Amino acid sequence: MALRYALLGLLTKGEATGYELNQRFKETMIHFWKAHHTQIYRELGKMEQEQLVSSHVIHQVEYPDKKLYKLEKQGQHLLLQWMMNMNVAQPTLKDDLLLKASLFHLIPKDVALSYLQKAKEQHLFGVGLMNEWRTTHFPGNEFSSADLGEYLTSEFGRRYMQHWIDWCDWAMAIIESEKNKESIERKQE
Amino acid sequence: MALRYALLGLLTKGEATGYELNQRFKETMIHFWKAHHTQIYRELGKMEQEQLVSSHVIHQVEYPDKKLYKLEKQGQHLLLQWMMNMNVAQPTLKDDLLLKASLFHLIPKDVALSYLQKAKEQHLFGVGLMNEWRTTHFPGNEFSSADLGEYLTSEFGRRYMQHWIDWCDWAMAIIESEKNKESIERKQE
DNA sequence: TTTCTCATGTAAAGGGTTACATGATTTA
DNA sequence: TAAATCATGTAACCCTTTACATGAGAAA
Repeated sequence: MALRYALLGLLTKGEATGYELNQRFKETMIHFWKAHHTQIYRELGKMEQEQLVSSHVIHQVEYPDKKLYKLEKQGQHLLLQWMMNMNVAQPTLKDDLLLKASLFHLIPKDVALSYLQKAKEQHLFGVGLMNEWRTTHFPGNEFSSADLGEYLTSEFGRRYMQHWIDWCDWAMAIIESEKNKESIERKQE
Repeated sequence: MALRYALLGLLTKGEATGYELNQRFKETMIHFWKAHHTQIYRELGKMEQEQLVSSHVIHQVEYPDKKLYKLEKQGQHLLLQWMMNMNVAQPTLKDDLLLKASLFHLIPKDVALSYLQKAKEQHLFGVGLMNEWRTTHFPGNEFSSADLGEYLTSEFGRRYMQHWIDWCDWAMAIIESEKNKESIERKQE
């Protein structure tokens, strides 16, 4: 049900095609929501039937035709109602790496370490991208009032990735020290 | 597909009923995976058909009968294969509050602040519970080698909640300073 | 020559949530 | 008296993912 609020929310910033909404999703909502393009097109179709949004086709010569979606009054009303009602659904997270990490006792320590090293590198890369994105979008940490939300949640994303990096470092240190304990025990035998 | 690995993983620590697995899920995997009891029973049934696990019924007098599940060789093999193959699925996160936060420009600043205050309190409570849990399970930060994974991921959970608290504080400060700017602008008019 | 961008979608399968069902015992 | 604990599950629905389909132009 919440996918529609995400889409309505993006449409408050202006008309857009399904394609563009998919891109904006990837750019600004990646840190707390994911949606496939197939899902986006279907939800837009449903919302048009319910008259929350409307669309008109734009013919293009060199490219395929596109369908511009626009937020309608009913859609805006529904969105604001949701924003104001103070109910917050439980978050859901599914993280394969953490699931594997919870079972690290089943595999050799060096394999565990390489999982963590890889995860750390990916998040380091992510922080780099995010810092670039933020300096182009919010130079000098300045933001327009319409960008308040994006400013806040992109900082959440940046901090989340940093938290991952720090945890990976901590976890790798723990595993290294366990490795050392083992080798000392072997020597004492 | 990954739910079954989570269940197989829990079963490496000993035989358990669907009911117990649901509880262990809530206790130790809450920070990176969630599953309904209906889903757990269904998956256990499927895995029994595929001979990854086996079960036998225990009759009880005062309580309903229960079905104890046991990890079979094929299940253990499948789990280890998954642990060793180094492919990690993309994590998926759906967070209602962050979605709302990304749209904070649409609502009054005081409503936004109360969302953040509530979230902060919930995570403060969570950190408290987690600290208790860790001091009973890992007194003096000592853990047995079979608990390595749990030790690592519970620390992830603790840090994640702390990251939330810190972000809420930061975000509330930003919104407060925006409120101040507005009231100064009003005075100058 | 392969991949990427643009742009939209359908169909099928898989995974997750909600509602319902049972029923004794214990705790608030 | 209401709710929680113990214990299992089915059925229906909803949401998400994957595979497939089209087809031109541009960049690597």
